[in-house]
Amino acid sequence: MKPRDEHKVDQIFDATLMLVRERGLAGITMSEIARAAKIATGTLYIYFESKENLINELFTQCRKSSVDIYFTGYDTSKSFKVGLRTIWFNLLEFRIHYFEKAVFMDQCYHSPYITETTKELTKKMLQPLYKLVERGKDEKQLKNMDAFLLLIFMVSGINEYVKHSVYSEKKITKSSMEDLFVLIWDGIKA
Amino acid sequence: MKPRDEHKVDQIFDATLMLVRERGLAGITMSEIARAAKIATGTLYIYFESKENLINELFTQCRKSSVDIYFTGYDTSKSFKVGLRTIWFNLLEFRIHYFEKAVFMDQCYHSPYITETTKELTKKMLQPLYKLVERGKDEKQLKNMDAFLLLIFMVSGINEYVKHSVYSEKKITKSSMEDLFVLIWDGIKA
DNA sequence: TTTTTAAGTGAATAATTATTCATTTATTTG
DNA sequence: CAAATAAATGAATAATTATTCACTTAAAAA
Repeated sequence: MKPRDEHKVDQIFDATLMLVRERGLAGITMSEIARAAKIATGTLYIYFESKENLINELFTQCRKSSVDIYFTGYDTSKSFKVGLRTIWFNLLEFRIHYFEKAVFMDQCYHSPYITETTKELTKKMLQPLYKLVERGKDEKQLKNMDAFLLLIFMVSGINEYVKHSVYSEKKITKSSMEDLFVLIWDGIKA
Repeated sequence: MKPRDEHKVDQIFDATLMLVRERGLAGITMSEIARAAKIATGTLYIYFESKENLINELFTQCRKSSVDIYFTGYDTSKSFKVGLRTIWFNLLEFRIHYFEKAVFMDQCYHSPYITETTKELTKKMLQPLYKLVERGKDEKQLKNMDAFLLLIFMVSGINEYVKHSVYSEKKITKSSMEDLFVLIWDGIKA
């Protein structure tokens, strides 16, 4: 029996991410994915039962890898601001280093491929961040505003900053990352 | 000679926006657009030469209406902060009242439908905002940071705030809008 | 080494979807 | 009112794209 080449799933995922980044979710076909992954079209159907399934699996994989990164080095016993900094820079790292995944997830979110259940799961992912914001409010370090609003505010700049940097080929420097954190911190601090 | 019902273009645009909001750009077909617009499929081709053309025309229309709104009531002779407030709230208004257009434009941006030229044009649209930020820096009202970064920061919260509010069915109130402006202003002010 | 089994292939097929077109309908003009 | 003209229709066609399948290849087990 010939065993499955589990490396192929990665090839397929990588090819899909590359194509979606380039042409968007609306512009990809199964044969293009196969070509980019350097395999035959039929092989796609050994690993995935359908296009929809492929996209859902990839979405799930992206979500997992994003959560892994978000909470790396995060320690609730540390001070609020340290925790915030840690998670915030993790979010930024993810957007930078896994730009294609981030773009793919954004696109999927408004597509017929992703189910409501999957969306719910993705929302739950932000729960610890929500808790952190609540803590900041309790400790009077943050403005007394709706936690939801503070959270959105904290995170939103990251997405747009990275997107615009990539598309306009502006370099992302350590110092501009720090600047952005200053902007956000000055905004949210009590 | 039977004249064209110019109202139909609006019907078609409205139907398309509604469908794209619901299912995303990847999930719409010409016959669905026709059905939603209550016309025959063939009629679409009287008004637009192709699907691609339809989407490009709609994109252009969206861009125009957004620019109209962005600079409504904006007056360079007023103080910097007033100008900023005016434009900022206009941006927010657009995202709220023309939510579907905003979603559509976002989706198009990463699709095979929109050409590089069209993207360039859209970028140019933000030129006056860029100028405003430069003015704020000159007047020492804003932090001495990269204007590009300040601009992204100012605008990004709006998109995400409105998107999340709509999808999680959180009501957008006048007071939460003001709160968000406070967050941003405290962030960017010198 | 031979057999078995599942992966891998890519051309063929099925399904979907964009586009066309013969026909009908509505409006204008003479 | 009749003729002319273009809009409107939706079924038919063309084009595209997902999926299947008969066949080949490679690895594991016997």
